[in-house]
Amino acid sequence: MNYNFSKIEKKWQKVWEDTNAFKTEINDKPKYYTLEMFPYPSGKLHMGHVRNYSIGDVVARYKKMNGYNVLHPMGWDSFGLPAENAAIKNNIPPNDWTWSNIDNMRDQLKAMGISYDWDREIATCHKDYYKWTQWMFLQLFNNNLAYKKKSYVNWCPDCQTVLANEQVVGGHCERCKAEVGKKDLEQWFFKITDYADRLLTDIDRLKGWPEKVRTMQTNWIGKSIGAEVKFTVDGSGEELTVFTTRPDTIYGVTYMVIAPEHPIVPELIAGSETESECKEFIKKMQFLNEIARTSTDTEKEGVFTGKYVINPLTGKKIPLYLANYVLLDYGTGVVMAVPAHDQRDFDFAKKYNLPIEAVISPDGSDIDGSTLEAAFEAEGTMINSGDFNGMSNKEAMPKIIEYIQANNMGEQKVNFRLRDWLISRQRYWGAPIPIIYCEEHGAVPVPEKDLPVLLPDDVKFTGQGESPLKSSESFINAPCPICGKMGHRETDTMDTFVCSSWYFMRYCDPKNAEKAFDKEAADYWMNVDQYIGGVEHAILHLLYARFFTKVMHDLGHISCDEPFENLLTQGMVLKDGTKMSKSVGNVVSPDEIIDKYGADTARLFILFAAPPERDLEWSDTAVEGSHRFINRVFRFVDDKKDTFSFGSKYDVSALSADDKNLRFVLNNTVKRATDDIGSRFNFNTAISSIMELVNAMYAYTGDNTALVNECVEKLVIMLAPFIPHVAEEMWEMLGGKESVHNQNWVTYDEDALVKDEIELVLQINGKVKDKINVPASASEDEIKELALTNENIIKSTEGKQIVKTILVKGRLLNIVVK
RNA sequence: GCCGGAGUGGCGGAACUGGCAGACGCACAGGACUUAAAAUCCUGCGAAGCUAACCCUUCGUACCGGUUCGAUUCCGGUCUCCGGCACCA
Repeated sequence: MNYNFSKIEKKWQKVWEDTNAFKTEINDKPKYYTLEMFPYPSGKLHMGHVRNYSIGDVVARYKKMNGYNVLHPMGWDSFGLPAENAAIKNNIPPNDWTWSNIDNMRDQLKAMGISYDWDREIATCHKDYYKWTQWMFLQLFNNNLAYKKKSYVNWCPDCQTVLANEQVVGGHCERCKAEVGKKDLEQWFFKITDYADRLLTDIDRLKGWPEKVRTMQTNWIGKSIGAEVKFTVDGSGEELTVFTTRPDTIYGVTYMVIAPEHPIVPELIAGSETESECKEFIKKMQFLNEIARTSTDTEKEGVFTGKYVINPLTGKKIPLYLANYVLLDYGTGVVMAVPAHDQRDFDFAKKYNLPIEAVISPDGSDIDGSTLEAAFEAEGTMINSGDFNGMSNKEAMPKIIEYIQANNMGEQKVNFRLRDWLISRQRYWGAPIPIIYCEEHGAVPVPEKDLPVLLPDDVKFTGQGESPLKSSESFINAPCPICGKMGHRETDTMDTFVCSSWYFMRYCDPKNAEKAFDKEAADYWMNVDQYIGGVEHAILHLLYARFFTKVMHDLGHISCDEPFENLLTQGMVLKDGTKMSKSVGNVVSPDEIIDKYGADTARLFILFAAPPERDLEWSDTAVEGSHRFINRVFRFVDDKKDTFSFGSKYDVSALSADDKNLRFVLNNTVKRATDDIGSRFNFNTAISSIMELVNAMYAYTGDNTALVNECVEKLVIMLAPFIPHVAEEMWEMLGGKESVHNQNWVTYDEDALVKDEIELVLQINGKVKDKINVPASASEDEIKELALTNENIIKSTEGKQIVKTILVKGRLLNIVVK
C-alpha cells in the first residue's frame, strides 16, 4: 500500500494555513532567525530554489522543536530588468507581470510545505516597501553617504540606451547586436568606500561564514598599503599624483603612464607634437569595452604625450605616456613605471624602447637594467638609490615614505580596490531615487513625509531611448521642497541590490507604516542567525547588506552591526554534470516531481543526495529511492498504529539482546541525527542514520511493544523537519492531538549507548587480523590476554618479538611486532 | 597569474578528534512471494590472487614522498577538475 501523498499534502497545507501554524510573535523564548535569500519572481521555482528552501525549512522546523522562537519569513526581490523586458516584448505592464509571477511562485512554495510566516511576506516592488528603500536613500544622502558624479556607462548607440554589464555580450548589445560604447552620465553613488576598512576588519568576526566567502570579500575590498607621490610636470609646474605599493622602487622610475580617459589629459596634450596621435588613441580606448581593454592578454599599448615629469627623488626628467593598462578608477589613474621591477612596465618599456634602471638586486651587486630579461620582482638589496643603498628593500620602504613625507613630496596612503557603489539605473522598474532638481537649490531630497515617490503608470515600454520615466509628465514635474518652484524629479531608479540590502530588517516588522522597522523588534530578531543562499551572492549582495547594516547601526536605528551570524552557501543542482538550464535542456521542474512523488519526496531526496554546501547531482532513480523510503516508513507506522500509545515505558533491566540492540540503534540514531542537523547541517547523514533505524525496526523480531512504540514515536518526530506532511499524517494516525511540529525534539538515553560487550579490532602493525568481542568492562590486561590467545594473532606473531601494544579504548588493540 | 575548494566502488556519498575504508541510498545480480508482472521482502555487490567451496592473502581513498605502532585524515611536492578574482600600480 502506498501513501496518498497528494491528498495528505494538500490536507496539511490547508490545516497549517487555517491554523496559522507558522505565525511568529515576539515572546519569552530564545529567538532564532533563519532566512533564505529571497527569490527574484521569474514566475517559476527551479530546483535551486527547492534546495535552498528545503534546507531552510529543516533548520526552521528543527529549531522550533528545540524550543526556539523561530522567525522564518519569505518575500520577493521583485524589481529588476526582466519585468521591463517582458513589458517590451509582450506589452504587459511590469507591475502586472511581476505580481502574477509572485502569485504563481507563492503557490509553489506553499505546495512545498515550507513553514513560512506568510503574514510577514514582503515584495520590494510594493510601495509600502520601496517607500522605506527611498527612506534608506535619504538616510545615506543626509549623512553624506550618497553623492552624484560623472561616470561611464555602457551605451548602445542604436537603442539609444544604457545597458547593464549583463546586457553586454562580447562587447555587443544583447538586443540589437550593435557595438556597445561608453558614455559618461551623472550618476548616484553610495560611499561604501567610507566603510571599506570596517567591512574588511569585521570579516574576522564572521566566524560562522565559509572561509571561501570571507576570502572573496577580502579580495574584493582589496586593501593595499603604499604611498602617494607627487611628480611635477616639466614646464607647467602642474602636479601629478601617483599611488604605489612599491615606494622602495622609486629611484627606478624611468617613465610615467596615465589613463587615457584621465580628465587632465586634454590639457596635457594640448599643443603637443603628438596631440593628434594621442587623441586618436583616446578615442580608440573609449570604444573598446572594458573587458577587452583590461584583460591580461591584451598587449600593452601607449602613446607619448610630449610631456615630461620630474622624479622628485632623483630630479630626473622622465617621459609621460598614455597607456591602455592604466585604470582610471584605481589609485589616482596615474602610475609611476619601474620597468626593472614590474613585469607590466618592463613589457611596455621594451616595446617603446624606454630605459630600464635596476634599483634592487638579489645580492647587492650592481645590475645593468638594460641586460634584464624580465622584471626582478622579488625582495633584495637597494642599489642606485641614494642614501638608501645597501638596505634591504623591505627596510627601505618605510624610510623612503618617511623621507617623502618629510620633504612634502607625498604621503603614506592606503588604497582599496573597492569602489563606491553606483546605484543609478536608467530604468523604470525600480525604486525611484527621491530627489527633486530645482534650478535654485540643486538636488533636493524629497521630504520623508512625501514618501513614497510612486512609480507612474503613464509610461510606454519601447526598449528605445532613455528611461521610460522620462516620458511620464505626471512623474517628472514636481515642486522644489525648499522653494516650491516647479522643478523636475530624478528619473533614475535604484539598483535592485539596494532593495535587497535591508529586507532582512524589514521582516522583523514588515507592516510598520511609520518606520522602516521598529528598533525594538529589529533588536529582538536581528541579527540573522542562519542565512542560506547561493554562493553567487558571496560578494555583492552580502557586502552591500553588511554596509547597510553598519550604516543603520551608526545612525542608531539598530544595535547589531553585522547582519548575518552564520552563512551557509548551498551548492548548485546539476543534471548530467552541468547546471540545469533551458539552453542545455536538462531542467527538471519541481512541479513535475511534486506531481509524481509529492513535495515530501522532493525535499527528502534533495536533502539526502548531498551535503548542502556541495553541488548536487540530480538522479531520477534516486528520487524514487527516497519515495520508497517514505512508503516504507508509512507502512510500518500504519501497521503498528493499533497497538501504539504515546510515552510507552518498559523495564530496561528486562530487555533481551534483540531489544537492547534496537534500543541502541534508536538512541544512537537520535544522537547522530541531532548532532548532524543541529551542529553540522549534514542532513544527508542525519537521514541515512534514520534509515538505519528504520532498517533495524524492520529487522526486529522481539515482542516488546513499548520499545517499538518508543521507536515509532521518535522516528516520526525526527522525520518531521524533512517530510513535514507525511510526518504530520502519521502523527495523526498514531492519535497525536497536537501537530508533530509542536513536539519537542527527541532526546536519547546515554545508558542505551553503553554496550555490555564491544567488538574490538585486533591489529598487527596496524593491519586488521581479527575482531573479538570483549566485555565493555574488560581491563587492558584482560584484553591483551584475550588477544594473545587469539588464533589469528598467535599465527601472525609466531617467531616474532612483540615490541609493544597500543590499546584504543573501545576500538582496537594494535600489537607491534618485529 | 593569484586566491579558494575538491579528487574515495558502476553512481550520489559516509568515515566528525590519526584508529575496522566504502555507512546510507541508487544501479546491478540472484532468490522468495505471484499464474504473471508490478510492488514488497531477503541475499550479494572495490580489485586481484588462491580455492571444489568456505577460508585466506595481497593491493586499494588522484600521483610521488615523509611523519606515525597506525594516514582518506597530518606534512612536503606533483597532477587534474571546479569556483572566484584578474594589467589593482
